[in-house]
Amino acid sequence: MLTQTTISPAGRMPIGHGARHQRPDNDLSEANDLSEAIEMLGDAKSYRRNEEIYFQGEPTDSLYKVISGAVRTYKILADGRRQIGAFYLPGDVFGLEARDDHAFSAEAIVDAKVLVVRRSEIFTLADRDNDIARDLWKLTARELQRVQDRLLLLVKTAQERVVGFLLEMAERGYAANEVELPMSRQDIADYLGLTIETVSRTFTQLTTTAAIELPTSRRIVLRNRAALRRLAS
Amino acid sequence: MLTQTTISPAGRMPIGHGARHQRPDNDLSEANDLSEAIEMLGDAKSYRRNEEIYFQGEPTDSLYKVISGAVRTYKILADGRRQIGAFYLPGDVFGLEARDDHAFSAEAIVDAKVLVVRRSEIFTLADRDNDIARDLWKLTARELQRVQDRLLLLVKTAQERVVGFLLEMAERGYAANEVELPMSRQDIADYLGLTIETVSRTFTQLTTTAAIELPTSRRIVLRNRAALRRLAS
DNA sequence: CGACCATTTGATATGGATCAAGCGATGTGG
DNA sequence: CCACATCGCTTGATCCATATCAAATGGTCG
Repeated sequence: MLTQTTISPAGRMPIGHGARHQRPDNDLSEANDLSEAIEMLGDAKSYRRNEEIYFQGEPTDSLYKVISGAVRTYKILADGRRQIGAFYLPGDVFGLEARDDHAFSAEAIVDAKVLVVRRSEIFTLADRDNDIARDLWKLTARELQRVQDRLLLLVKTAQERVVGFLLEMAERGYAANEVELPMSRQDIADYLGLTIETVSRTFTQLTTTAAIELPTSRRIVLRNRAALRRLAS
Repeated sequence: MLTQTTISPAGRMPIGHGARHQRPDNDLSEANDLSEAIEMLGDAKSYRRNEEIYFQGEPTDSLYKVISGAVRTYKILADGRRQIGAFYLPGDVFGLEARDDHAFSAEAIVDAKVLVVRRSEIFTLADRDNDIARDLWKLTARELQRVQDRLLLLVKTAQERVVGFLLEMAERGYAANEVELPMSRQDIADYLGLTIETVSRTFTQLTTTAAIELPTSRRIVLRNRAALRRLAS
């Protein structure tokens, strides 16, 4: 990569420091100990746009944290259609799959930098450090939460799905009312279980009703958050 | 309850026995230490058909294990529709939600017996016993897996969803080729994001093509597993 | 037997898919 | 620097799977 931000290189993580600070059981906002461990132990890798990170069926042996860019996980169904599992943005951890083999493939949506760490290393840490173990659980629980939220999206109308997606992206992004989408219309369609045409039409319609603005096809300004939340039902 | 099978009552769980036996990282088939802990610590409670176990929005402070009967979790959407989150059968653990408050409600589908244990007790155990901590993670990961599988179902056709549901129930049940459904057509419809009419019509159609047999509306015989798997795409 | 509820079956409507074409931005070769 | 190919997106016309509305059937319990 050209502009490689130096990532703190691998090194032994101080472990067994016990429960240093109080945290409520269910604070999902951060999973810092694990995240720090990945920063310490992880190897920085760069992937080019559309480059494969791992493939459906391969053994699940690493954890990943996005540093820059964006990643999608996806699955090719028997009929050839593609279903996107999730989008991961900078700061997100992915690769936490339940089975021994990846149920989904992962690839870079745009040029991306990712930290990679072996699961076995994390599991060893977790056995010694309760904070890490709890983070591991939290991260999985958070992922579960996201998938459940999406499940609710998938039974709604096309407009509700698209609006729900936009609000989700806006919440995850930095800027409050502006979203820079790294993914194509096709990606969005495969994420929401719709066709590219329906996604496009919905965007146009939202523009017509002044709920959003589309300076470019990948940049979306949320004009009327309240109206959007109403449309998300 | 009338036929109350005696459940081993609460009692202190031996802890800190460390990693007694080897298990692969990803063995999701069992989570025995945690399951046993719930057996030891849990209070047996009985719920009647349609009785509320916990309600959407209430604090998430317990874990549950189904002893007999069946449980559904569900959510009432803004437009009044009901989405079912999951069905839990004997042996299943539920209540592992990510947030402080329940995103879903839970109720008994038929008369059910359930073990209830405080999450805080489990978390305390998990802090001392790595096996419990790992089980907690595994159980959450398994739940994640199930939800992801269902996500894939929800983007398919009505027939594929219904067949997928039947195969799932058959795998989880005891008898290989026969399923006794504890839930109504409406429950199934709300689980699959379909209408009750579509579910019913699909069942009739599967009967017509001799893929299944319907001795009663709640009892389903899988006549042709291979054909069903093909229909599930 | 009669009331009630779950399920099935029938007729019609519709949201989103599919098929098809046009448009705009980006990049390439002459 | 312009002509043109390519790719991602939008727009239009039609079709179809499933929802919706409506009614009949069947099973269960007092």
